Amino acid sequence: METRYNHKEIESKWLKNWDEQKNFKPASDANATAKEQEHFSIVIPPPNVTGALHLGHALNNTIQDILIRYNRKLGKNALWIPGTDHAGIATQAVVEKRLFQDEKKTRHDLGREELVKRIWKWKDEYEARITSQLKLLGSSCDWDRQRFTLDPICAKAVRYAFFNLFKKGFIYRGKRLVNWDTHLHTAVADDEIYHETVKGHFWTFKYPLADGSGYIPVATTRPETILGDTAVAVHPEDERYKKFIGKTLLVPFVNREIPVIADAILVDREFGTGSVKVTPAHDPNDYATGLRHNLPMLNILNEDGSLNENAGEFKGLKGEKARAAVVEGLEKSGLLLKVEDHEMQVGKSDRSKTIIEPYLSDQWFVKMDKLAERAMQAVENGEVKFTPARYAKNYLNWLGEKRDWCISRQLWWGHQIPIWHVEKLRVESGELRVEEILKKCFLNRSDIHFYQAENGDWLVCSLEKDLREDEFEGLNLIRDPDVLDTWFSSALWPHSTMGWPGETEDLKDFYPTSVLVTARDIISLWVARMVIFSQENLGKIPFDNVYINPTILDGLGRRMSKSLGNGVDPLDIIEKYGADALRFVMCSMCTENQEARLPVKKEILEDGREINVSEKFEIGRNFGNKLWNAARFLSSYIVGSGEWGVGSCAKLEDRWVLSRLNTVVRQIQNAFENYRFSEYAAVIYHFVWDDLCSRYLEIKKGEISKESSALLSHSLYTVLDLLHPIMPFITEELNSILFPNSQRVILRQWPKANENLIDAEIEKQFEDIFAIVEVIRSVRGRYSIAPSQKITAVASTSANLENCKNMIKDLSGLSDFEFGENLPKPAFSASAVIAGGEVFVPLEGILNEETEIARLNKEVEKAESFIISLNKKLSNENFVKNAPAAVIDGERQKLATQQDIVEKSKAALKELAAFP
RNA sequence: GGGCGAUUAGCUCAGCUGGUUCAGAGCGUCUGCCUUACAAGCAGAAUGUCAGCGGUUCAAAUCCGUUAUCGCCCACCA
Repeated sequence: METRYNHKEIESKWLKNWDEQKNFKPASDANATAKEQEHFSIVIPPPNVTGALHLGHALNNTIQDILIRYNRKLGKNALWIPGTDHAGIATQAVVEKRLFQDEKKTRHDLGREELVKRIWKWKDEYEARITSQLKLLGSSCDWDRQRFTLDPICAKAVRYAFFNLFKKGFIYRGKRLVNWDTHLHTAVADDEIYHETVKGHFWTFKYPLADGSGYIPVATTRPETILGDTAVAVHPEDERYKKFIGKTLLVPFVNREIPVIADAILVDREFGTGSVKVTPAHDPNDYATGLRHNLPMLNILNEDGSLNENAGEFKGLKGEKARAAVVEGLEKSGLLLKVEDHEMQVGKSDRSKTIIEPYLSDQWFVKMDKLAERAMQAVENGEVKFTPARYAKNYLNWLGEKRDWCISRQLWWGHQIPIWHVEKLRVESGELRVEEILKKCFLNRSDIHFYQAENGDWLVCSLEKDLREDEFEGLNLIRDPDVLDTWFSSALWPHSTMGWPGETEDLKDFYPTSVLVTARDIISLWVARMVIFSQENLGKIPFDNVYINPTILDGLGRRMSKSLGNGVDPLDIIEKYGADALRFVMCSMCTENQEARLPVKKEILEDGREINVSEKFEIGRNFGNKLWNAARFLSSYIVGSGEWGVGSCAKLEDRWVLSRLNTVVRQIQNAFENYRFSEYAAVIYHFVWDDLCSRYLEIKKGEISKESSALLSHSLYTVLDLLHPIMPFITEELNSILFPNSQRVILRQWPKANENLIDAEIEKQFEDIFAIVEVIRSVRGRYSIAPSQKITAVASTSANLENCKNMIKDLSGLSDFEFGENLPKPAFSASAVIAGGEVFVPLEGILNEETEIARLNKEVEKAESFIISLNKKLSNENFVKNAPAAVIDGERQKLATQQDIVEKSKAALKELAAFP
């Protein structure tokens, strides 16, 4: 074995080996009886094929793999399904951007078919990359079950889900105000918008009365929308404007007549002029007002955001130009009253970074009220549990709004909506006739459903078959060109991946899944919708638990992003520190906190490439190396299989290490049960490093007896099991070296805590004795005595240390160690108080009185101030009366200990003073 | 505006049911060591108004209120 752990070869070796041995597959695939086992299943939050994985993915997938490996070792039938998401708008946007950069072409130059072909190519490339990254991380997914949200299996689920919702009336089509991306020409969701504060203006202008008798002053930040105004609203109680209510105004430039209306909801009397222009087709509040007052909704924009024919002379102008032209026009016609600077929020599209326009268009929606209600219940009644629990609120708040979900996107990349519009052109005699024809065609077909939309259009939904334009005589069927919001297929993910709507073995064996591991920013977008669709499609919840992993930020508390250049590439970290190191640090970062900071620094590689790294990963690498070297040392002493029977051990340290080991097993189990991953990492880290290496191994290494070998072997063997979920590669490798005849770690049984071996008394006793070692070491440190230089020590204590004498000698570098009750202090000794006694280290010729006096004084000072507070507490009648007896006893004991320290230290001080 | 969270050592963070883990870990710093598993290491050391204020309690880093600062989510800003 090399003196340093070299992760590279070992990682690729085990990746190959596990894969060849099919170790990532659930037990039930090979063995029918395994179906009876308790299942444990996870479906991966599918990474978007927009790009490579980042550190957030590394964290998310590390946690999933830890859970899968742990439960697999618990003997459960464990399945982790991997896959990727087509990510609709996001992927189309990156490919379109690339297309423009490389070829100066737009999607319209290519056409739908060719563009989609290009996106598939992109998808293939990135899916392969993501898969390879997941593998390098050590993710033990069943790769044979890998899915893609746009693959035929998922597509079938989408068709069935859509058809079902359509048939039940949960899906409707209507003209609604949506967020319109004028660059990508599609509706986008509220959450695909970010807001930017920009410096704009607040223009106040005259809205002239139609009868020429005056005007109402109105202020706006978006003067170009004047052209789409269909009313001006004032507050019904506003004395200034009351008289105008019901009168008619003329829209400047286009001279349309519009009413003055009274609306207490829209109008804030105190704000601006106290009068509001109403543009129902281009503002959400105005839209609502329009509905309240039954106002016309006048669309003044084209799909690309330019003004349309309704804008009259301004037709064709877009954005700032349109605004400037309108302002100029107002000024020229003497209508402009005032211009003020005004800061405002502008919504921009996540994908195109261009301004979002509220835009009235025909879209598809899912009616949310009933569906949301049921999904809320699943969390309220504890069927679905969130960890940390507070995130349930997030979920409930969002669902509580029950806003209908706009599921249509005017894109080319995605699941095309399985709806065919009935073109009326070939129909001879009106609406009734269409309905009759439809009924005639589809009467006995359970796979077709149709209805008439709000606008009178007939819509036909087909479950499986794509309908031809001339499929039925007398009908002309045109497929709806829209695709579904990417979250529609994501919402089906837990069951679509398992083959729903088929009644598959996987659904029987593994559904509902055990836990969903995800980030908090998609609780509403994704988690809630999965619950809804699962309940609707299967009548079951999709997962029992939701674990929300923290968000990784850089050292300054910022999100990692390409534009900031602060992102850490997991592959760089795997390359430099190893996957195990990366995983260990990811696991350590999973505390209850919602954020985890990772200080990032630049590093230039030998090949000149600059990468971002973080010192934090050294912890993981160093830990692996520590374990590696402990194993290397023990490799020649390993005896037996690593199992521990009921060996009798007389020695304190042996009983201690067994107790510690079993305590650790228990602690880790507890950590898993509560999703406390950082605690898991910390517990195993300190057991290996401090208990096993710094203490037990150091005690034993001088002379390793057969019995010790067996116990050391057992400890290490168990550590390999306990650490495997976090650091699978090194543990599997060490196991193959040290215990070549044992079953591989990935598969073998997780250790059980033997409660009989846990002995708090022994652990305490050991700590007391180890304190002697620490006291002597501290003296050595104080006088810079080289480890090679032997010294002697005396312990005045009633404890019988015969059993531990050699251990104390070895660990403290003593040539001689004497102990006994009331032993006198040797001359020129440094002294220190321990539990139930005192330790003396004779240092003739080395001892410095001043150093000792200073140290002892400090001890006394500390103890005395502690005594004051203890006395205060103990003399408090209420404390003695109310506190539990054990606590009072504890305080009394503390007091005695502190008094002992003071007494002994003072005696030592006195003596030092006597020997100048 | 509504909701959630954070503030503990120079840095990154633990600290769960209030008291026997109660002020901790890792990194960094300082001192001494290449002691035959490990210098990616060993031994020792220094460092804190637990954000401020108030309250509850016999007892508060921990519970409550409040202020400040920072962050996130949701809604909205003619």
